[in-house]
Amino acid sequence: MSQVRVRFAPSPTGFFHIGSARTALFNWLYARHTGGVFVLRIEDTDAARNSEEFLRVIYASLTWLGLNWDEGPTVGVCGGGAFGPYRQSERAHLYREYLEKLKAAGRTYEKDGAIWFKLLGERHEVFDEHRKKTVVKVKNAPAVIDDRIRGRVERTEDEDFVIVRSDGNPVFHFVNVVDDIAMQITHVIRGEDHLSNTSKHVELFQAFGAPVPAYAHIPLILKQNGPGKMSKRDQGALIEEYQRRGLLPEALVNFLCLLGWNPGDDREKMPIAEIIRLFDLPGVNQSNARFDEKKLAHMNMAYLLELSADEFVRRAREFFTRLGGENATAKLALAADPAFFRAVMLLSQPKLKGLEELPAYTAYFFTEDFPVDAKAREKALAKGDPAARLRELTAALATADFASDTAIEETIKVLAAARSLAFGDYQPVARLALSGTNVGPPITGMMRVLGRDRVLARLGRFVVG
RNA sequence: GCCCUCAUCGUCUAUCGGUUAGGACAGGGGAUUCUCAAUCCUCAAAGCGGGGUUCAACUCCCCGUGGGGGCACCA
Repeated sequence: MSQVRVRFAPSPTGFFHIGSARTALFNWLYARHTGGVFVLRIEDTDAARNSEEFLRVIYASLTWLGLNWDEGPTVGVCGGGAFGPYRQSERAHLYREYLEKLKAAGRTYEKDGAIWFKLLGERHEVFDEHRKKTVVKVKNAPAVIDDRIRGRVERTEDEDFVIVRSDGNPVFHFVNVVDDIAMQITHVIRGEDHLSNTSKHVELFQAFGAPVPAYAHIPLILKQNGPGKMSKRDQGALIEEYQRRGLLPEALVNFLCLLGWNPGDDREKMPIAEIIRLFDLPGVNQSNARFDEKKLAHMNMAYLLELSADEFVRRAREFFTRLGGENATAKLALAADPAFFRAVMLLSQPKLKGLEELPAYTAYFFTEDFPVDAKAREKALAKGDPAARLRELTAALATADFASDTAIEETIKVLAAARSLAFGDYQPVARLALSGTNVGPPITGMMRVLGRDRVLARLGRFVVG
């Protein structure tokens, strides 16, 4: 069998969202699984709605997700190829050429200044309730699609449709098919919302005498609250939003793979190489899937937890850098001593659900001017004699060994034992004095990272009354 | 309204005629613990309805019902 060629063909008319990303992902997976070619084609035939900004977002999002394209617009290491240009706005000559073929074959006519594609078959008029007007339906030999995911899909009726607008610009159905022919696309993997278009496309392929590609219509992603499919305006829809929030792309990719596909067993978290090995079209589900941000968050945490120390620190720094001047903690963290920054990050890594928690979680490490949470204060000072505990702790830590968490823990335990108290009698007030909150990394690690001077200063400065 | 399509726990899903219907997320309980998480154990939770086919149907067929998509000089 000849080489698989698939394409992802977004139009830069809106922000890049999760459904598009998954379509791109499934195409990419299939190309990688089969050793085929992944083509990126920009469908920018609607001049009025296109924007360069949206185009940049497409490139940036695909790159961030790691969905490298073999052919397409050249961006970084991606792109190039022998079938270009890959933006439809630059392929007008080709569409004219193909239009002539259709005209020569007598398959077009003009109406209202636009050029229409003429279907073959028996015609009859019917009132369309949706459009509130009479339309001409064409009953022809059934267009049969042997869908790789859904099986046999048949459609017996269609309508003639516009292929070139009255302003001279060709329309989606037409350019989509022409480019698939010209770029020798073998498999069309797209959202189920295109299923009803497919008969039109099949008829165009046949009109050109071109081989019809294999189709695979993947189920849609439904919004998590309320009815309907996910759209650009829904919570959690935009890819760049995840990037901004510091979600790990590998977690998002893994999560997306599981929305409509599974390896056939219980495995969920898998390296992408393994997914590529196992992915295939017949394994894709037929039913729509509801987006679940909780599961995504869990996947993200799982990936975060297993990052190596170096990698975690690198990503944390990257995240803070992106926040830049907008965030006070980010500014201070980036300016901090790198070794200290690293220690703070590694202390926090096991406790986080996502990088976006980092600024709030680590703020007090980078400044002495941190707020004290009122509720936490009330809770921490409610029991026992916190003022006494604070004094005792300060005295004990003044001469303690700060080299390791266990050394600090030992010091506090010895102190507690001497007074028939427990570690837990010192922990709340110490945590409050050191961080201003009642949640955070282990107190001993916190002390070790802050160092004796800062710890003693904060404990000494803290006023219980 | 017409056309297409889908249907297992709240959610994502496994099962491809014979299982105590399995896993994951979320939820309840417990263990662990210096807080909060994480982790471990545990509980609760599903075959849309009705007809067939078959010795046997979650699984195959039909009809309902419900969900989703489409019905542009958008893509």
